[in-house]
Amino acid sequence: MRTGLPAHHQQSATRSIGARERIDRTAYQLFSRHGIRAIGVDTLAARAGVAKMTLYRHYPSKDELALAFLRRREELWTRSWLQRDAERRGRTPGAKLLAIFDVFDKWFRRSDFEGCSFVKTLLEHGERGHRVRIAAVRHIDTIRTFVKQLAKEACMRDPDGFARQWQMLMMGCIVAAYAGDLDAAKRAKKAASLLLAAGGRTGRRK
Amino acid sequence: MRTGLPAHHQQSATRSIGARERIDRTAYQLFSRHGIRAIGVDTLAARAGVAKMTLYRHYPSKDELALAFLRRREELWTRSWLQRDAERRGRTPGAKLLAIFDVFDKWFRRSDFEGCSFVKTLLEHGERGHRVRIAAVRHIDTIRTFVKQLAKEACMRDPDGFARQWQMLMMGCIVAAYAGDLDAAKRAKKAASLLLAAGGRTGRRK
DNA sequence: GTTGTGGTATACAGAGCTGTCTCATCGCAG
DNA sequence: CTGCGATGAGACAGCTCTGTATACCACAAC
Repeated sequence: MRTGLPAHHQQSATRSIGARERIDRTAYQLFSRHGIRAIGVDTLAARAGVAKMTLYRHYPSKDELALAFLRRREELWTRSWLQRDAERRGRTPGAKLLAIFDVFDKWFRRSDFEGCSFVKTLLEHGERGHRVRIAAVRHIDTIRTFVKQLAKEACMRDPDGFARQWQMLMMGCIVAAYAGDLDAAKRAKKAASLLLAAGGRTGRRK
Repeated sequence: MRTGLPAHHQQSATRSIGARERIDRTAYQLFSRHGIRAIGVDTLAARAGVAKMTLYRHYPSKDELALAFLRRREELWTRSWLQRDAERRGRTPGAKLLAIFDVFDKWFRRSDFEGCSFVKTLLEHGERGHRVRIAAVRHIDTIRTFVKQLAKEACMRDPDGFARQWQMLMMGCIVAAYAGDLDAAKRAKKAASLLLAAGGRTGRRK
């Protein structure tokens, strides 16, 4: 009933990198684009060119796969992309902070703009104590830690409070872009520059 | 096999208000709390004390029910709660705008805080042309229209741009609260007051 | 009484979901 | 070559989902 290979096997290239990596890459593509809930394991295995059993041998459950996806998202999106690019674009800590929104601006204009996987996952998993939800919150915290570090370097008072405000703008503008506002990053940057100029000294503001 | 009423029929009170209203109220409760995707029609019909067929006689599909839910959410949440309370709390347009975050603050502290249904629905329905997604975006626009109106009354330049920035803070702080920051509204209010003080005159800001 | 109408109860179709099981097959090290 | 570990293919269990079909019931209008 079978002698050759399944139609969608991209033989050498994919075969050489191993099943595990193929699963991880496909999970990253599909989960980040469509969300975790929306993609079934059958779909995922098929798109990875992998048997379902192979998938379940590497990950004991879909939740475990989801957690691995979130870790990879932090690796590729948070660290290697957002953090890296922002720090490269800006010279001072303040400039690096503002550069986040320049990076976002390019992101929002990509045709495959997919929104923030951490927020998406957080809203998707409403159940309070769910491991995947908790992980999503932790990854959101990681991003804020990065912002907080820059805030410290910029000598802000109350770096934590500043970072939380900054992150609200970040998340808010991602959602706005997702809702169709292509200029969300530019607008957010203007608002953010006010925040930066105020030096986090917004305490006595009524 | 049956002579009385099903166990969970709260007889007089619910029977008198009719099946339609019972469906709508239950849909509001369950969809706003758990999201649309997470609640099946069987669950919903059972919780409403209604036969599934009755549900499908009033709404031809679950999508249609979802659209009705979003309309009700705008009625109850946007208009009768957020808009109403904010306008009551503030005397000047600027104060009304800031009061939004006071209203949020109380909301975030409720034990049944459920997040923004429009954003949740937007992220839940990734498919571009989906009617439910489009409706969610429209309801988000409605909120911004309200903000824009206050911005006009406060004589902001570029009320639209201002309203978009303001809404980013609103959505961002709701997500932050959802991720566990109970003081998100207070922080957002401080950031917002900067925006307000700048008078929307953030155009020439580098 | 007869006939609407709207609701109830229940079974069902057809699909998708997660997760398991079996067995054939392939690549490769010994 | 042989044996073994990893993988592939596919069936399957058991559940949930949306949506439909059928038959019964209560009650009101006429």
